[in-house]
Amino acid sequence: MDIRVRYAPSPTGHLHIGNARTALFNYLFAKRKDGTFIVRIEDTDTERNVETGIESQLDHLAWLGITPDETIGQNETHGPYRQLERLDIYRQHAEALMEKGLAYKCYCTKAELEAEREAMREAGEDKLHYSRKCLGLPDQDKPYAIRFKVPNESTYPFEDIVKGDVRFSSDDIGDWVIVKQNGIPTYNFACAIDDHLMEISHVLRGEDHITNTPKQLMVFDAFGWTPPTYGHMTLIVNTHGKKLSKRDESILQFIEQYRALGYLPEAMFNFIALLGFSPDAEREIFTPEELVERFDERRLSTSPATFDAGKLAFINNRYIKTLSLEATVALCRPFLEEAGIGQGQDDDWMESLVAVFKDRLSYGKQIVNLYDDFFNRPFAIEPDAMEIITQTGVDELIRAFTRLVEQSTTLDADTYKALIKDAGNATGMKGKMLFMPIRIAISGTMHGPDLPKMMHLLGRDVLIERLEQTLTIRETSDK
RNA sequence: GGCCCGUUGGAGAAGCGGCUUAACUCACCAGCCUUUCACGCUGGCAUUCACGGGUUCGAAUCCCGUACGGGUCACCA
Repeated sequence: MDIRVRYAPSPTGHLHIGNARTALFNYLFAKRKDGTFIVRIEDTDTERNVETGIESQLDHLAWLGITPDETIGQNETHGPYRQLERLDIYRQHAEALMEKGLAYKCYCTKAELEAEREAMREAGEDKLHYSRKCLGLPDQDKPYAIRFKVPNESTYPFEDIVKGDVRFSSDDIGDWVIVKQNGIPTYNFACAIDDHLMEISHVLRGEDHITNTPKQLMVFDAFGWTPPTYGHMTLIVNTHGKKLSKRDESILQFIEQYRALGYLPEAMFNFIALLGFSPDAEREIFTPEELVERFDERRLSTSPATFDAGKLAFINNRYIKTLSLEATVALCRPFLEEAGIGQGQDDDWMESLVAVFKDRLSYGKQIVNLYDDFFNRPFAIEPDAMEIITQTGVDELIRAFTRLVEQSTTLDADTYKALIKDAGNATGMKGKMLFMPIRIAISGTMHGPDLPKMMHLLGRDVLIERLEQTLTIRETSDK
């Protein structure tokens, strides 16, 4: 059997991390099995559609490296791929069901249904199912929706790729609407019809869809079709265990946001692939090719996948480290320019800046924070570092080094390195007691980037200023 | 409330009946390397898998119950 899978977003906005995960896993599944990856647009909620929604979805998918084999304007063997262009198809199928007595027209208004549900709620009913009061009514000249007549006492079992045996009882499902009053089908109806007509073999989707599965199975049953194999992937939750909510602004959830911050697409691909899937390996960094190779639907996790921003930062940092200096400069430059950093400086300076921070960079825009923290922070020495600064001989060392800097005419990283050495020779300081006081004197901290490079970047004036400040701080505190 | 699902260290996450005195990654700590830092390397970091019972020669792994967390019950997708 041909493997055909689909990613079926509604064009309601930007690409969400959860949808990206669904798209990615379907893509991996298809590529792994030499199948076809289809993108279908589910735009049946006309009120929520966004004009540029389709374009935006495809664009961000492409950025991630996820490209459809079949979609709008591309290998249209099973089109159209936009549900609003398939209205006739759904209409015909709904008619067919009504003829068979498996569906019926419902003339209830929204208000009536609301009242009906409210009454049931007050009566303490668990199941707020539609009363079926329109079932068997003669045709009327009023607007109507079409409902599926859910069979009694049927069970809908299926073997879920992720969850194993799952079954639902039809008694828990009320007669649901398959075609809305506006003539547009509902999600579950359109989805089932399309999955059949597009010959979808496997449906990998989020677990929030699992209760939709029996409804879709009913449609397959009603037409005598064979349903696809379903797999429901775990939800992506935040660190508090809650499903990622698009309204939660404490977590960046749209691919576009990461793209704008200078995250790398391969790193995002890597990170997202680990959301509910774990390759059989003792590492976490994988190229897209490796992920395709290693993807195994049997290794999809059953417990919720936690969105761990720290891990994303780690993965992206690992990818940035493998970049060439030129590529990293290219990544950072727009953010630096936007922040007005490096104006009047030459390309060498910008390259030095990036070189100094490259290894600690988690995303492109972070260069701005690192820069600010390094240059614009009021100079202070952290408590741990004071212990070293106050040791005897340190003042002499700093004075000696300051003098050398003042006297030197050429000041590049290599010169600074030599000057440190000279200061050591002049004062008898060496090893940690040579480098550490100087490091602290110019950065205020014991940890940081390469010392000579850092000095070069800081520039002679700031350097001398900080060295002098350090002496002052030392004198006023060492008692 | 009904129906589904989940619960492993500071964090992520493997393991799905004996090979586990619970992998790996991140974070943290220590040592080595480097005249500093970072990188890299080595070692440390859960006697224990939400809790209670059961099945078994043997359970993190199977069963039942409890607690907690989550999903879903629309003319949204």
